[in-house]
Amino acid sequence: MSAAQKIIISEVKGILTEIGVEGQAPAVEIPQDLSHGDYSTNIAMLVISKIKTQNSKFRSTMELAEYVVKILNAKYQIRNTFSKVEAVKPGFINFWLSDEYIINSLIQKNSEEGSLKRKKILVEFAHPNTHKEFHIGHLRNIAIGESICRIIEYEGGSIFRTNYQGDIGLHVAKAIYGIQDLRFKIQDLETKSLEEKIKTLGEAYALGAKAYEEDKDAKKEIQEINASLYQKQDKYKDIWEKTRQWSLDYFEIIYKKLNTHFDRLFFESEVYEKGKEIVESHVEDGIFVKDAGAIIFDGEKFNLHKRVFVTKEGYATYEGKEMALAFLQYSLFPFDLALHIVAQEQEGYFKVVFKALELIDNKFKNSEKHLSYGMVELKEGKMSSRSGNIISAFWLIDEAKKRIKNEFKEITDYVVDKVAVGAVKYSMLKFAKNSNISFSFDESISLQGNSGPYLQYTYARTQSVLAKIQNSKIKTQNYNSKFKTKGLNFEAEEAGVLRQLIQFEGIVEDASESFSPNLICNYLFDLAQKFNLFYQKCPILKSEKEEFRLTLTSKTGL
RNA sequence: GCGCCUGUGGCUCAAUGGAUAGAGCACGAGAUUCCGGAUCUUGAGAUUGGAGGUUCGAAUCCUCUCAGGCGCGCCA
Repeated sequence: MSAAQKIIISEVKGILTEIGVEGQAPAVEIPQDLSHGDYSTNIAMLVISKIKTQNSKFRSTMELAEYVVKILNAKYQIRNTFSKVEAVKPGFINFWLSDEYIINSLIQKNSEEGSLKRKKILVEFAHPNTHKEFHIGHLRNIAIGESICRIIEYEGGSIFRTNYQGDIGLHVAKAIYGIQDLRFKIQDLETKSLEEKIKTLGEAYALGAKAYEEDKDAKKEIQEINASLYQKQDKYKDIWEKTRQWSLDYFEIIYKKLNTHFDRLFFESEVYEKGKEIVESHVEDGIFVKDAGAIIFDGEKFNLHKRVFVTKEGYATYEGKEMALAFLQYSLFPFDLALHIVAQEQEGYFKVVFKALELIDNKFKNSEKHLSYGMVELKEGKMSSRSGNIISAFWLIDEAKKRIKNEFKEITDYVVDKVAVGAVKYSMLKFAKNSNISFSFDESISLQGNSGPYLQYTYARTQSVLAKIQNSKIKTQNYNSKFKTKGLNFEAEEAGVLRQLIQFEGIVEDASESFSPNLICNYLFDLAQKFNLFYQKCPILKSEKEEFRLTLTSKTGL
């Protein structure tokens, strides 16, 4: 919340108290329409009904609003901050910041503490499974995860980036079965490029998955492979370790490309034993119960559903493993909050898992949160690695690069890479978390309109202008103090950019509270539009500091 | 069957219960002696799936209904 908003709230609250309304904190919002001021409050409309019954002094909402405005205008704090305070039609009170205030708030460093200062937040994202395709759904996950990390960091929180990967289980067994069925010798494959290894692994998985469903003998064999791995027998150990490493090497390349990293990688293979232990140790106290040979959690007691935590074969399921994972994560990074960034199809699953965790150890109550987001859907239907109906992350980025190269011949590889990744990431980020993305190739690599490259282009413009100014030997740092703050009459376009700029802190705070990167995207796109309009209309002579600030802003986004 | 999510111009999406429902794409018409045309201006295009209700005020909240997606014991 901005300082100006705080002033409004405290002053208005004071006036309300004087006229006999206690405990009403006015909401101060930022109107969408500039003609409604920089800030606006609807407090008069909220309290009028209370007042009417006890005091006949105000007969209408407008009368109340006008009275509040009259008192406000007499306050020093208000006159110092706002150029105009006005009561409008239904009963809104609108506030216009004074030019001096706006300029000063741009120049001054934000001295406020981030809203998440001293909070320790563990963010778990990406989580691809080894032996399976890394697809555009993972891309969205990483875009959101990394963005949320940066937003939280901006608000002063300390972040622990983690990635929990499924490197053991049926899907692995299927892939290993498939490799043997393809009659590949692991030694032959080892001489191939990483790309070919990954491709083969994908095919092997598809094959194994198909066989598992259609062929009873294959199913049995896959289950044996699975058991062998869980029991740490030697038979498949070598091939498992090698293929697993291929996947991990490949993922690492993608993380670099997307400009993300992890403080710790977690694997299912390191928690399944402990997970089973934990679950079994809580059968006695009734948290888990045995049922048909398996150990389950009866979520129905909590309006959830039942889930198996340990199979009748004695292996911890995904939910069972999660029990150990939470403790392991906490021991390495004692978090205030653990965010699991996972698609919304897992919502029911996480509710059950968190409830079980909370019963085992109360410290996990309210400190585990599933941050869900909509799925990436293809026009033709859901992606499935079994049917091969899948878009890999790498493929998409490569296609984007091709298109960019095609359109702009004289462009360096470095720039192509940045633009392609920017386009793809932005296309994953700009939607509200909850909405399913209906994936469109053209749009995800769009270069104009509401797109990553549009922002990048705008940023490039600002840098270009700045570079020219520096050539003429004026130093960037000196913009701030080199102009008078009084008597600058802003052009409409300038005012638009200015007013957008001063909202930045608030937007980031909103984004951090609701974990919504798309708010930042919306903001930046607005800002870029306003800047480009300004750029078109006004030669930049006197207001250089606008880009100076824009520079900072653009940096923060992606 | 039960539960969660979604339904907004031709398409893809915005909009802490607020003021005239905003953008982008596509489509029509324009802008470059001047800082990057990956830009900008302008036009047309919407009973916010439907019906009730709450409220000074509803795309947003409640109820019903239609349509779609996802989830619901031995996968991850």
